[in-house]
This record gives sequence, structure tokens and C-alpha cells, in this order.
Amino acid sequence: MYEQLFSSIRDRVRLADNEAEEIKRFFVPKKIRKRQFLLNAGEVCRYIAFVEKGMLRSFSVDLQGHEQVVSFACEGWWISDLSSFLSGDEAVYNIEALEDSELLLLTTESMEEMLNHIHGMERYFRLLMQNHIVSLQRRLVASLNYSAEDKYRKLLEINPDIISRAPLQHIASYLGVTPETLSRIRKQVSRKP
Amino acid sequence: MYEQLFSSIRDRVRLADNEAEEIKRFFVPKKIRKRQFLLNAGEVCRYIAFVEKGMLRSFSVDLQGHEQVVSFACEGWWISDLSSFLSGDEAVYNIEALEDSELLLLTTESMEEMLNHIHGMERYFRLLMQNHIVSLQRRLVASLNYSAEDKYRKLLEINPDIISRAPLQHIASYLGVTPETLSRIRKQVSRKP
DNA sequence: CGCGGGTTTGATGATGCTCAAGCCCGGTGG
DNA sequence: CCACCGGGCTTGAGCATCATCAAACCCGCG
Repeated sequence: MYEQLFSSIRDRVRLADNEAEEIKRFFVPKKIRKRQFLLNAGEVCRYIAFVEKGMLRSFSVDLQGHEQVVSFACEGWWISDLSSFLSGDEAVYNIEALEDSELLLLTTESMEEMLNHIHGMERYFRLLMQNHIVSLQRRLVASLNYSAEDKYRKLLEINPDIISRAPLQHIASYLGVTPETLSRIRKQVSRKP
Repeated sequence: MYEQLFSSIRDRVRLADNEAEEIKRFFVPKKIRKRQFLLNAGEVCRYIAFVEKGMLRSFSVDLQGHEQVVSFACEGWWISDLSSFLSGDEAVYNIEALEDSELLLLTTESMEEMLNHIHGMERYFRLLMQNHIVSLQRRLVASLNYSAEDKYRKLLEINPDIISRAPLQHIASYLGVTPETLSRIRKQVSRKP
């Protein structure tokens, strides 16, 4: 149940032998079924969730009722409304399971306690934040300068998991195109990879 | 020389009376003239810069030689290649002064020392990071879902400084449109605000 | 005064959206 | 087990937005 988590941590920092065991107690395991919501916009996001198994998406809904997919999370990824989690404000994003999933939840309080107890985790989360900023910036540059097809190819290259597992309409929203356009791009790409 | 900095800090955390003085010593003031570069892609970014006066931009250059403006920074803003600063890797962004500017530079070492000495600054930088992520995410959603004109109007509303002070071509790049398109949008908007 | 970079304007074309219809497939109820 | 939904994906036609290319314009500066 904790394999993915420890492999994510050990990719970034060294853990003492006993620390792995200690870390477990700060997390609350949770199973969630396809289509269930982990977070509704308007609530306060009380935890960040690590995905051990399955897949989720976060998305906002604009004034016209259109969904905008902001991120996906498969095994080994974190997902949350970070702003709401850190500040205690109301969440602007919804989080929904796209598959039956197994999560490890970390509340603000657990996190703080863990950071005090296990020094290496400070570094782990700082690296996560940093990577998050870098990838947001890359996505931003891509979204501003690349064609729809290029963005699709890039996603296919960097994150084939998402493309093979998420429904087309959600991928389209994530890329900022309509489902029709993505359908045509996909045909195009399958002909000439 | 430190007015903007202290007002930025005091907006977010309380400082003890003597702390303001202490903080100063961690920064290195630097003046930089219009068109000078604070950072070249390929170097390591050794500091984050706080803008007391003036204006800068950060931008990347793609394989075809096209510039992509990633951010602007006016008075009261920080600018850096965060990834390079935090990890020590080579910078992918250039930073250039668009006006004669007065900066306060903070190196990695100074920053670490300051965080140890002055507890409130931990919080200050965490809030900065958090705001940075939130604003990147907002910009991303906007860039994926809004028309060029809507993005321009939004920028005009949120950050009129940039629009009045930066050259059109750089604003265009920042918004992900061509200078021609932005010129037409600007005419359009000036007619019907 | 003339040069040159940046901006504006115009004409044309590509990319991607909208609307509409058809298709495919998994789930449900008879 | 089959018929029938119904949601999601595909396909098509027409249209809006924005890019490209080219030329003119403007203005600060040598």
C-alpha cells in the first residue's frame, strides 16, 4: 500500500531504516471508486493526496458551466487544490476519480508534524514544489506557443499513461482544445507518428 | 532603497523592530541599465532578484530563435530562474532589464542564513511560492481557454503596469500572440473598453 | 536629414471552433 | 439473450480567430 510513496520519496532523499515505518503513521489510506469526488469546489481542501493506484483529475468549472481540466494524477503523483490546502481558503477545483483508486491522504496537521519529526521530508516537499513550478511553467510556454498537435505529441511523449487511460474529452480539455479537434489530431498522429 | 522590499514583507508577515535592519545585510543592492542582462540562459542563476525600481522580463529562446516572454517584474516583484536558483542547474531563461532598474539580490547562501536567523521569512517565502503557483495555474487556465482579446483585457485589469510600460512585442509574446494581432486587439479595446 | 527598429495596416490562408449528424459500444431492462 | 438506449467518440461543412507575409508608417537618434 505504500510502495509508490516510498519509491517517490527515495527517488529524492535518503531515509534512515526506521524512518519509513514512522512516515506511514502520518498518512490515512483511502479507497475511492470511479466517479467519486475527493474534493468539491467551495469546500476547504483538507489534505493532499498521494496516488498509490488508479487515476484522478482536478478541474474547475467556469461561469458558463464548462469544465477545465487542470491536472491528472496517476500512480506516484500527488493531487490537491494546493492553494486551498495551504491557505485554508475555499477550493476552486474539483477532484474526481477516473478509476477506482487507492490514496494516501496527508492533512495539514500531519504534514507539519511529519516535517518536524523527519527532517528529510522538508527537502522532499521542497523538491516537489519546485518541480511543480517548473512543470507548470513548461506547460504554460507550450500552451502559448505550440499547436494543438504539438501539445498532443509532447504529452504523448512525456506522459503516455494519461493518454492511454484518460477519456478523450478530458485530455482535450487538459490540452485546451475541443474533443472534435483532439479526435482529428489523434487520427492524424496514428497515421504519421 | 529598501522601501518596496519591506512593504512586500510587511504585507505578509509581522517583523520585530530590529529585524528590518538585520534583513538588509543579506541583500546586495545592484543597479542595472536598460537592455543589460541579469542572467543569460546557460549560466547558473546565483540569486533571486527583488525589484525596488524599474522593470525586467524573463524569456526563453526556442530552437528557431523565437523569444518567449515568461514573466515581467516591476517594483515589488521578484524575478529569477527559480529552477536554476534552487537546483544549481543551468538556467533556461534570460533576464533582461527593460528600464534602468534598482535590484536587491539574494544568493542561495544568504537566503539560507536569513531563513535560519529570521523566522518570519520562512513564512514569507512559502507564501511567495504559493502565490506563484496559484498565479501560474490561473495563467495556464486562461491561456488554454480564453481568446487573445480576453487575455489582454484580463492583463489590463490585473496588471496595467505591464501594459503601459512594456513594449508591445514583449506583451504579445507574454500573451502568446503575434505583435500584429496585439496591435489590432489594442485598437479594438481602445474603441470599446 | 536619413536610417532603423518598432508598430500599424492590409490581404490571404491555416488552424481550430461550432453545429449537426452518425457511429460505436457498454449497460439496462424486457 | 436480445433490443434499445445513451454517452462518448468520430466525421463533415462552414465559420471565426489568429498567423503570416508584405508594405507603409512613425519617431527617436546618430
